[in-house]
Amino acid sequence: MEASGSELAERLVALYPVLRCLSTRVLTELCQTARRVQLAPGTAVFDERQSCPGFPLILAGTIKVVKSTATGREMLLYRVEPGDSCIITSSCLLGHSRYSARGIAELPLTLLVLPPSLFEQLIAEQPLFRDFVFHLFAERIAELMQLVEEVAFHRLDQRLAKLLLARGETVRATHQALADELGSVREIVSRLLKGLAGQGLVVLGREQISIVDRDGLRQLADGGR
Amino acid sequence: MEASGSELAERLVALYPVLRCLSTRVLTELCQTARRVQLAPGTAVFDERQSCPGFPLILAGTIKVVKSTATGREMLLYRVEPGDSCIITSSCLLGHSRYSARGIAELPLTLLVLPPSLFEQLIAEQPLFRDFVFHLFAERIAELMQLVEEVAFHRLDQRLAKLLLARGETVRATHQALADELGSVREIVSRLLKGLAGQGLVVLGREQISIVDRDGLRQLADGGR
DNA sequence: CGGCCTCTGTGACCGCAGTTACAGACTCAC
DNA sequence: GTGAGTCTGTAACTGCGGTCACAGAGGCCG
Repeated sequence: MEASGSELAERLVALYPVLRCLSTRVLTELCQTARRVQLAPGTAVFDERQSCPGFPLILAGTIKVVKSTATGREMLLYRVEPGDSCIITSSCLLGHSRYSARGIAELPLTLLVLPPSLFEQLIAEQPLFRDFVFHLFAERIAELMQLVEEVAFHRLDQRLAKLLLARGETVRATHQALADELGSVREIVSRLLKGLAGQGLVVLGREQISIVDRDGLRQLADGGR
Repeated sequence: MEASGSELAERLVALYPVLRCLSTRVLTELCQTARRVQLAPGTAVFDERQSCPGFPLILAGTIKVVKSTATGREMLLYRVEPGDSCIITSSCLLGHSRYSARGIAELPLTLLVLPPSLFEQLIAEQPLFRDFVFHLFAERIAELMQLVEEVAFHRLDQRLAKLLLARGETVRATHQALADELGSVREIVSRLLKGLAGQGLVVLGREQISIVDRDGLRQLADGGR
């Protein structure tokens, strides 16, 4: 059930408008030389201290990039969605270094992996593509700095509140999953959620948290007691 | 006491070998169009939510890039030395976004600030310069990810040990300064240092910590109890 | 229905880090 | 030398977050 070359090109351009700057010839070539990879949820996309096989464009699914400890705790650094790209990978490619975190497929994941040579060529020849990549870098760096600040200075209930707010009206996730994003453990998340429920900010259900007082939650997230 | 153009060019190339890839014509032009800035220790080089005046090359001194809180606590994100460049700035320039942290001059600081247009031109036309900038990005991202992990998962005594190890044989700094790097407070650093001294790992003096058992300290830093 | 597995709730306990509030020690300027 | 300012030590207390050890509760499957 492989999409034809031109179908693929269309999907690609829809997700990555920047690729519109390529001539159809280059784009076709890209689609042909790039390796297509499918991964089941939960499988590792890349691992710490590994070197890097190419530049991935995400067609479907997401990658969560995490640090984890020997004791099994885990912490989300960021999430890569279709349309942006795994900047850690570009950083490895361009910096000729190794991964410094793990990437894990979250939904069924489809990638198009550009070989390094092609990636370098695009960077060199396509100003818009280059801009696109730089943009990603800039965002990630800002995000990471923000994350450092939050982990260093904010209480866990604030960070939890913020996380919930970012997830829309009702959040479908286990407490364990939330803990893994925050770098904490299940029991604490349960305890804090109970606290939030007690304040009438959320309503809890199995694998589900419904936000009922968005403003209150935001106030908490912003450091208001 | 202004250095002549060619003297400046020499200093620049000595610190930034990558600039060797420029023709002397371009290099001279660079020296002429770039703005030279001198700042006293402690003054702000840039501030959060500010936008960005250009790409700085550091001729002398260092910049510490920090996040700080309303309550006066402070945390070092990284330090910029002559030879590397303030990547947060490039990220602002290239991502057309704003600073997300503060930069503070540490020693008497001398910068050469390239106007954005010139910077973009170098990025576009000079593959080696581009590579250089990408390299910086890659390193910073890896460093920041590492920092997140440490703040999230490591105890303060471990992080303190690591910090001391990175500073050579004897560290000249106040406890407050160390606390500011770690995102902690003076009393805790004092307490922990006393602990380290008690274990025979360091010897304390006024504004000075001498490492006497490097291996022991490393063991502590690596998570060994 | 019964058994298994995952998810959640909860209480007791602990330790690290931060806060508050001092006191003493050292340095430097006058 | 005297006093101001900075740096350090330190004790008492607090609270957050983590650990341990369970007990239910809901879902899924045979």
